[in-house]
Amino acid sequence: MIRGCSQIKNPSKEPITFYKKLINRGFPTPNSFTLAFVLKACANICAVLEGKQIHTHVVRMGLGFSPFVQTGLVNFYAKCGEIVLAKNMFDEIPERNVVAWSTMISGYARMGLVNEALGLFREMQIAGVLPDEVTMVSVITACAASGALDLGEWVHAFIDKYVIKVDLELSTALVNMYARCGCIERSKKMFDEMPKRDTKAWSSMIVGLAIHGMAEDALEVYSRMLEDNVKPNQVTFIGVLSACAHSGLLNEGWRYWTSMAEFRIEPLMEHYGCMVDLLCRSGHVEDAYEFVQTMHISPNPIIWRTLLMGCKKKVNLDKGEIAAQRLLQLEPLNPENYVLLSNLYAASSQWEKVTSVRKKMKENGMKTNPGCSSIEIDGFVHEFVVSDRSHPEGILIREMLRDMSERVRRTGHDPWTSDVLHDVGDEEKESSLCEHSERLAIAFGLLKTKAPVVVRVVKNLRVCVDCHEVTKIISKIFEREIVVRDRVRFHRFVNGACSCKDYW
DNA sequence: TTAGGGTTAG
Repeated sequence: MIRGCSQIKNPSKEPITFYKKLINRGFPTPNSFTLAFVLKACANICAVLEGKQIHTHVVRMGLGFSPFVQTGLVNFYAKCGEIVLAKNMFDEIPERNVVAWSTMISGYARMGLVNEALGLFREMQIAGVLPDEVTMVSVITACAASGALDLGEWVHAFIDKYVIKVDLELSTALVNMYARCGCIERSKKMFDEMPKRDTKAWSSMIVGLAIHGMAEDALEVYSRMLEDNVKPNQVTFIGVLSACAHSGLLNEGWRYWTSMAEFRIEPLMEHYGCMVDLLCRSGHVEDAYEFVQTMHISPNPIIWRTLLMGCKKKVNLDKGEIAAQRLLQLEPLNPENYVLLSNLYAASSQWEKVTSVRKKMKENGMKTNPGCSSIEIDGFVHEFVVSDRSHPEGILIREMLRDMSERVRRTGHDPWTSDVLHDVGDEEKESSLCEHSERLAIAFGLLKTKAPVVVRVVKNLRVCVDCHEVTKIISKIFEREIVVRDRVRFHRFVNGACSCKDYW
């Protein structure tokens, strides 16, 4: 019964209730099967307190020797985000089989703890445990999160070398990984070669094309999906709508939004987010504001932030201040929100208000998340933060930066300084732009590799307008393809143009 | 009757 009611579509507390009844009854005594099932039920609904209680039962009943219960505990803690406790449990397992290793690696991968996941994968090999296709799904997922193509390629080669079965789940993970590592061609190739594709596989391809700004392709894949009689789900529509948003396809976006009802798909916060983004970026900030008013769920901070960003871009102080107010009510402690508001004021040349927002941040001891870009060279990931001077090859990088700036300047480029927050002189603004982390990473990439090697950079924030312009110019004068993955999408710079067609 | 896996807005 406990296992049976865990397997129905919508996970509930029911299996845990059954377990409680069993305990209260006092007979029969739970065994390793019972505990493994109920732990799984706790993991499914993130029932942290119940799961911890069951952990004490495990100890009391002396069932901690069962590999099924051990893995069940690791999985329970990992799924509930208690990753340290999960690792403690994992470390206590005397004989770890492939399932135990996979559970722990998957826990790390799901939380985006890339280095931990990959480190554990290496330890697993040292321990002499052979990974299977389930292990590799998590390892590939970690590669996707890292954005490091070389790493993903290495793991893919590993899969081939050890003849690990590439099933539906693993090929979907590979489609996703190649897209997220900036190689959309390989992603498409993996997808085309799949013998069978389900909703998740199609959605993965659609989302991949969307983050590359290839809206037409994404929508074409979507119609092929329908022709194939595969039902779209909520995630599919997140892909379709974000594809429209990333390419400014306003009418199409509305059409797909309306069509969701035909598939009986209720819009989630994410779908509203895509629509707000679509409206804002296509210049309809007022409509976006009205749209938010019609939402049948209460807007979350991301919705308000998207709107605020749109207001900053289109310089709509009115609606921007309202969005900021709502945002700060919900998230008064997130420094990013104050930066956005300050940016809105800067864009409207309201320098006094900029100062007052900055002052407030300082008073509350808020620190912003610095821009950070990484680039992989010969298997090492090099990280750069804004104005970074810590790299051992810093002097060479500085020289390269100067060379880049000089050559860019000679093309007549006029630095776009309004993205620089502070009310300082133009010269200072210009020099702080030149030290944005992506420029440091690109300079390093140009130094360390030769054409036709593609310079691939991953950034934690969005690219600023000036860096975007400059990277276009660099791709032309240095005759290099440069691929930048920013916080939400890819930019592929070739011969002076970007794949996003300057719409992002 | 046991355990681990793929797609998710800014």
